[in-house]
Amino acid sequence: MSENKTTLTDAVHDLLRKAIIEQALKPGMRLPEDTVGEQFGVSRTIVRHALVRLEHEGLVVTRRNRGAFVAEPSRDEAQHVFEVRRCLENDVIRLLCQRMPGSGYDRLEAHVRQEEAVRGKDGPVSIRLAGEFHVLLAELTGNPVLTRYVSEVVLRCSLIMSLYARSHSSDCAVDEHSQIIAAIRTGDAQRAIEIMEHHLGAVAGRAELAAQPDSIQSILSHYGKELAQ
Amino acid sequence: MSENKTTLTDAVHDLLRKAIIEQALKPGMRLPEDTVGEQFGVSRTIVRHALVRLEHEGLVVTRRNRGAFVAEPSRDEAQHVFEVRRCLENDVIRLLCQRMPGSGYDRLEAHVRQEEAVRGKDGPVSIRLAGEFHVLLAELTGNPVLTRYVSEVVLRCSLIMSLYARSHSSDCAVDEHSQIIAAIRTGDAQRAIEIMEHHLGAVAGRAELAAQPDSIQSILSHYGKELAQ
DNA sequence: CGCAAGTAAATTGTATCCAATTGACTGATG
DNA sequence: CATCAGTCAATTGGATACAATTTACTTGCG
Repeated sequence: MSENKTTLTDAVHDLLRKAIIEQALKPGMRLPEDTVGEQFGVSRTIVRHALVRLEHEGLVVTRRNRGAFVAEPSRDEAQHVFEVRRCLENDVIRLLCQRMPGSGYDRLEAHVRQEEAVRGKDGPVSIRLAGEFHVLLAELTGNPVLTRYVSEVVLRCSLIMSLYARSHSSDCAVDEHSQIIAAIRTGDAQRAIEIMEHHLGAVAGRAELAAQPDSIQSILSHYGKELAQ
Repeated sequence: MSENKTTLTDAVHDLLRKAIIEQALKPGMRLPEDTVGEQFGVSRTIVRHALVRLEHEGLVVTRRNRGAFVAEPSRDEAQHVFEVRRCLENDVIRLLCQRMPGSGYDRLEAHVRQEEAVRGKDGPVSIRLAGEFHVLLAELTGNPVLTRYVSEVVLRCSLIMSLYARSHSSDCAVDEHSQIIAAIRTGDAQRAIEIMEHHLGAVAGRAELAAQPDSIQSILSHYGKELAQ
């Protein structure tokens, strides 16, 4: 745990992830190993390892002998990610209604105050804080496995929003975060889940996931794959 | 998808994973990169990438400059994995009660018949089939993201069982699988979840997770970390 | 002018090589 | 005798070099 001095691979991994969710690296953009490598002053080996991890996290896709690209999730994939996120966050709420740790509400309210401090500004800070609220909820369950999965889907949702949403404006989100805290405090899991569903529904709704036509391959996939040999 | 000819890294990855969950590689066992490499006739580079992936899946842990080891989850970690598994499988049931695909019940029943065919034999085949039933349930939701997470926790549970359970005997398990199918068929999610909880509870119970004293570090962690510098 | 084949450049897949860190052994010292 | 410093073997962290594959461009032909 504490004996792990961060390694170069970790550093590159974190930087790339940050760059992706902050939209510095846009979906579909190529990530050639040596380009990234000389940018950070490390060799391809490091970049490769980082890319392998990012692929596992769903932020990057690699095509054999073609290289790595920032993930460009189709609307179908996006819906799958959102669905899993709803499931996981509801599970988090159920657990927290059973066992919220002592310092839990203090930490949550401190976080909401942070969010309120940057209300209105639509910068990367606001986006990051909005995501971290949900990760914090997961952390309070005391279950690192659950926390990791929630982190992953939250990050992927950030990427999805950057692809499909017209605006990241999270004005109402902060209020809803407060409402979720309040509902958990009363121990009413069902009500908390309803608010969470509404909250995530609003987020997903902004992504217009069902409105516009899907990607070419998703459409053509209904016409059979016989030609693919 | 279909254009991905399997790469060497994939092959080694699969082999190692299989070896781990079949207990050929026992928890705590060292996995030196060059030893594994010459065993499979590939270089360290390949093994390294495979180990990175396995670490992400929670089947191996790597200690900085010390190398990789087959994961040896503490009882605490084991409980976390089981908890996430319960959450995810309940989510799967909720989704399936809403939208079971047409061929779903046929595939499930075919699988149960396979399990019944090897009933009694406690070999690796029986263990594998028991796990695959749960992965099949997840697949039927049509959500690949959810399927991947379920697969991961199911595999980790296999590893945990190999560590803590006295016997892998899954005689009753097959019957419970049938009961779960029946409950989903009636659309009664609540009842299906109860059976699933009981089913997983029985599995976890066999692991005696709460009975015996925990690991040393888990105990000592309550005595402060000042000495860790 | 369009299409197919062939070739070259670019990029990944894999192997090998050097450096840095760790753990164990040895020996000295209070 | 226990403890600590110093050295050495073993193994990983990281970089470079080579091979294989893909893509894009060019060229030739109908």
